[in-house]
Amino acid sequence: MATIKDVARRANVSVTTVSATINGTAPVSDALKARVWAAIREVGYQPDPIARNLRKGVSTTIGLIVPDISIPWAAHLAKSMQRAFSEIGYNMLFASSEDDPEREFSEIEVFSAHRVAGLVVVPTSRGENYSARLIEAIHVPTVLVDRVLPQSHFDSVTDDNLLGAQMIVRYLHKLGHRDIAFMAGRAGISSSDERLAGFRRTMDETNVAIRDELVRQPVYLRDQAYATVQQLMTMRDPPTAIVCINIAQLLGTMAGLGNLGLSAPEDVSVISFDGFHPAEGWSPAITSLKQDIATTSTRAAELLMARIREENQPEPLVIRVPPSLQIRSSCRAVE
Amino acid sequence: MATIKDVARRANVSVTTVSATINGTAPVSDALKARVWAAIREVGYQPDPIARNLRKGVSTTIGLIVPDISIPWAAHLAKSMQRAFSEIGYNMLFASSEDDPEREFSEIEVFSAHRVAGLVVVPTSRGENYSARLIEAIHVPTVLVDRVLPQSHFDSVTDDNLLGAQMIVRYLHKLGHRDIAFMAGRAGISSSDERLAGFRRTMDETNVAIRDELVRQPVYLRDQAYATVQQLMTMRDPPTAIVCINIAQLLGTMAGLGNLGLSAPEDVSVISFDGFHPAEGWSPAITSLKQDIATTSTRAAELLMARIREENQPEPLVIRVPPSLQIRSSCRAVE
DNA sequence: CCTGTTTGACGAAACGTTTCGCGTCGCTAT
DNA sequence: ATAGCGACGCGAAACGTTTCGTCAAACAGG
Repeated sequence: MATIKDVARRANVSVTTVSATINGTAPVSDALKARVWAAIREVGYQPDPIARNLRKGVSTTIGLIVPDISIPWAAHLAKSMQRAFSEIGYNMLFASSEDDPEREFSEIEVFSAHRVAGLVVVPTSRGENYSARLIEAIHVPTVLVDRVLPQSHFDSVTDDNLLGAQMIVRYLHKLGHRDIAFMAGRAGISSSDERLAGFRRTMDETNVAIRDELVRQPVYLRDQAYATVQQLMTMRDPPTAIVCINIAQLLGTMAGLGNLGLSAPEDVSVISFDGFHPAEGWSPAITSLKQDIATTSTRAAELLMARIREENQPEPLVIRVPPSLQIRSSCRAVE
Repeated sequence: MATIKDVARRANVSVTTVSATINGTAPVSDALKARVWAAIREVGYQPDPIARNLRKGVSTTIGLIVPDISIPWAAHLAKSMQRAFSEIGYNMLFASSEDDPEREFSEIEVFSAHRVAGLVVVPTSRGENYSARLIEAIHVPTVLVDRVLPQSHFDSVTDDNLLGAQMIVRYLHKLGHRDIAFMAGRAGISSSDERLAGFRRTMDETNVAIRDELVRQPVYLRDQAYATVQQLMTMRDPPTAIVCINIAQLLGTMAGLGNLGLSAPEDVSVISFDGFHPAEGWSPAITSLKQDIATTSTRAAELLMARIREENQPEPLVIRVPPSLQIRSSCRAVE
């Protein structure tokens, strides 16, 4: 590999001058600039990111930490993120926390040691003093995605869950549903909390009393949803509609219904917050909110880059990206 | 951050000795070793991976390049890979080639500049002289996944596609199917070529003549499959079974059938090589091969680490991981 | 004409490691 | 005894950059 020294020798200048022309950090006469650029091209010089990294104390790499990349939502996020950053010359270190805060903090530490320029984190939001631990662990520009923290210390981008819940409840209400079951996630995870809060609020607004026994929490993994839906549907007075919060729940719900010999929308309407599931060609096609991942990624990248570049740090921002309701065939009207 | 110098000062030894105790690269007396380790703990020293990287010329990072992380198969691969490598202290740079060889080569270059210890690549396998270009571009231990190259210069891990095709054809044959449609991918992509070859071979073995008009190639994207399946099913003498090679095809096929008002398995049996799709709870539940991604990742990681560590480089190995047939309800017996 | 400022270029230090080569010590074999 | 050798430990160079401080020349204002 050609080094900066080779360029200097070739252009008959000092390495300082070469560095200055490349980075524009110091004035260089046009004549020399031309010679240097020519020399760079001739020897095929590419700056060594590692050496630069060591000297400057910061790299041109972004760290991405998600709970589980095999969740379609996260995979799409990773794809959009990687594209957004690679366009501006950054590359991406990647890790899964597997929803384990210890792993998460350990990955944060590793990434920090590698001097990432910034971090994109879908926080696990678990464990004691999580927020404080996170603040203490992170000393890099960071943007949180999907799950936000109370009185966040970090920039965040997340779905507009209150709006989403409103769309879902109003839609079901319009179809005549009153006995609506809601599968919430773990309490303390903002996306779940917000969706549940939005559900409650909109139910209130539409003057429908919530039947507490239909609100199940926490239902996080597929198997829990599988069990829960069967409990729900074997009640004396089962719900006419079920709201799922994410794809794991949706998969479990559908399997559970199948196991009872029930199907949607004939026996019960099913609707989901998570739009990443089979649509056309399978039945039922699930009516669901579609997250706007492209926008989420773009906003997150923008926020992060602003943090990385800015000297004067503004207050942490929380951006909420509105979802859209995709009406398909898993919900039917009831009398 | 504590540096190695701080440790040296604290333990009252030279930095050389500290380095030697940490890396075991030179003999150090037990007394000193103890002092050094104590000092390390006391000052909370963590070696700087960047500096080490610069000096040694190689990092402890693996680069992963896949065509599209949002494909469930790739997402699961990324997850398994990341886990496998993080367990042995490696971390992972990640990029999508978006099935564009130029992007792919550019990412290879970037990763090389970052001095990755090794590369895991799902090659795009496109473009002129692809194989030669790849060999020229890569100067790092590398393992190819899913798609292998003719007379490979690299270690490779891939599904046992011949076996998979055999399982599929025999299963369909047992159900009485003779008019079997096959959607192949782009020619030149080993996974597609092998699956098609296996299909032909097993059809031969079972003494069924292949109807050429039922073998469609290339059908790569979802929309192509959507169109193709409709052509197939509106033929005078339509197939009784359709074999899909990947999930994009399967999604297109299902949507196309839906558009014709047809469904599986009533109107036609559908079977797929790609096991990452909805199963329970939706209908139809697709009978398909399940790829063994965990094994694939493990083997790939093993091969790569062997390359990274070994001085004496053995011949490139091609490992084929057998899939398993998951029989569900998308195929039915015919007369 | 002198002083002060700006422009352009450079040598050398610094970033935090690993590694090369050398020196010292104590031991063994002549 | 002494040469030779292995085990230990150390100083300094090296990895490829960026940046600090210095300096010469050119140019401005009085």
